[in-house]
Amino acid sequence: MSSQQKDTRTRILESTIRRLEKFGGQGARMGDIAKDAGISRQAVYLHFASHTELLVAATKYLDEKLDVDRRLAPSRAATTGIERLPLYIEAWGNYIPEIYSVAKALMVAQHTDEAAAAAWQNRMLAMRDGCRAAIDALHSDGTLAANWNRPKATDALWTMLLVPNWENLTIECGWSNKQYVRFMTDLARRMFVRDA
Amino acid sequence: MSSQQKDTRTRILESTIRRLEKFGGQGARMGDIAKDAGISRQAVYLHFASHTELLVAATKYLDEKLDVDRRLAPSRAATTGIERLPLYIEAWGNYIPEIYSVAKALMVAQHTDEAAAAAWQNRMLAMRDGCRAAIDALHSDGTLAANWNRPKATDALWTMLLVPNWENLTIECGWSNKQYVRFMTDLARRMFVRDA
DNA sequence: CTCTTAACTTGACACTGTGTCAATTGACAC
DNA sequence: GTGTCAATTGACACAGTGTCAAGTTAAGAG
Repeated sequence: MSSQQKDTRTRILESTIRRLEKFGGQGARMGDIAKDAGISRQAVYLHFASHTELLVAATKYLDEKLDVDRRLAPSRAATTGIERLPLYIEAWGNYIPEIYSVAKALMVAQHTDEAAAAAWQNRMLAMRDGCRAAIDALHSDGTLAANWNRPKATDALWTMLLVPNWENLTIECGWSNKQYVRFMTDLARRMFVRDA
Repeated sequence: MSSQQKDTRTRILESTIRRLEKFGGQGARMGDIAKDAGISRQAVYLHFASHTELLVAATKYLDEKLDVDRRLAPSRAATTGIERLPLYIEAWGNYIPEIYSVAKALMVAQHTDEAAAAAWQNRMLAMRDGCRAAIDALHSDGTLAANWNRPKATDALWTMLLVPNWENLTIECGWSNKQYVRFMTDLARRMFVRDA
């Protein structure tokens, strides 16, 4: 009932997320979403100009709802690189499963839609910034492993934290999220922290 | 001219690959491929029942043309795990760029087509076998790093060698393929080889 | 030289999903 | 009441896949 009170835009966003989580990309066509939100297909276009725009808005909505900033706070508050690195990996690693359905839809849309590609790219660059910050912290502490320079280490950390790796380890290989986080943390420490 | 002598099926396959390499997925619709091969769109359906079937056939065709088996021979011939691991990574790492365009099309098709998903999954499982063989070799030599068991190590090696990681490091970050291979080899050695 | 067959062409069409457009309804505000 | 805003209904254009039927062409067999 309370969801009936919410404004239509919000209801559309929540329907989008719900359907993506339940059925994946195939179950979240404009018509499906409209039906789920209890409005006509055209009404969706009154709020979002395109399917991609809706996906992008849904991602943003989720970010707010899940409070990314709060999740990132611990890693940002860390005083050393050695603290910061695992805290960042933990925050990101626990965030992925929460946004996965929507993120996946955006990732898939990338290949057919410029705007979706740009939006996803954007998110990934933001994630890269977090990686860079962690690597920079190690570097300025003098604890970055000797064989690395900052940009290459950032590239490497960024790459290993990409969604497809999470996808493969958890969904395909059946690892728990805890195992994933532990593995990535461990790997990063061994790779990037001087004599770890 | 000589390509005019080749049978139509082969010409279609080569057109498919050529267009995927030149324009990516967007430039390899059934009509595009037909035009490239100099035949009618319907003639393509005389040889391949669907776009996906064509992609799968193109992958197989490339595998033969590029002689996967020859490329894998050195790693298979290795007598120790410590030799085998880098040889496998090198073979795979140098293979990816050759098949990337076609592989990418198949990866993208995965999300809308069951058959494409199955075909890609199949390829990835074959790649996993290579990973397992390398890990098993280390294990039976007693040179697998202490913190791993075989299945987990296989999962981890498999995951790090997935195409999206290659994609990100080379295309996105601008690493050369040589750098990619060197990095992965190094990483694998440090992760999986006892006191490396 | 004709008959047959296979490969290919032409053109039409169904289907799915996106996005657009125009006319209409209902409610609420002033 | 009148205007306005949100939403509805129904029609439509468009792209791309895949299907179908009828017609063409060329080569080989008798």
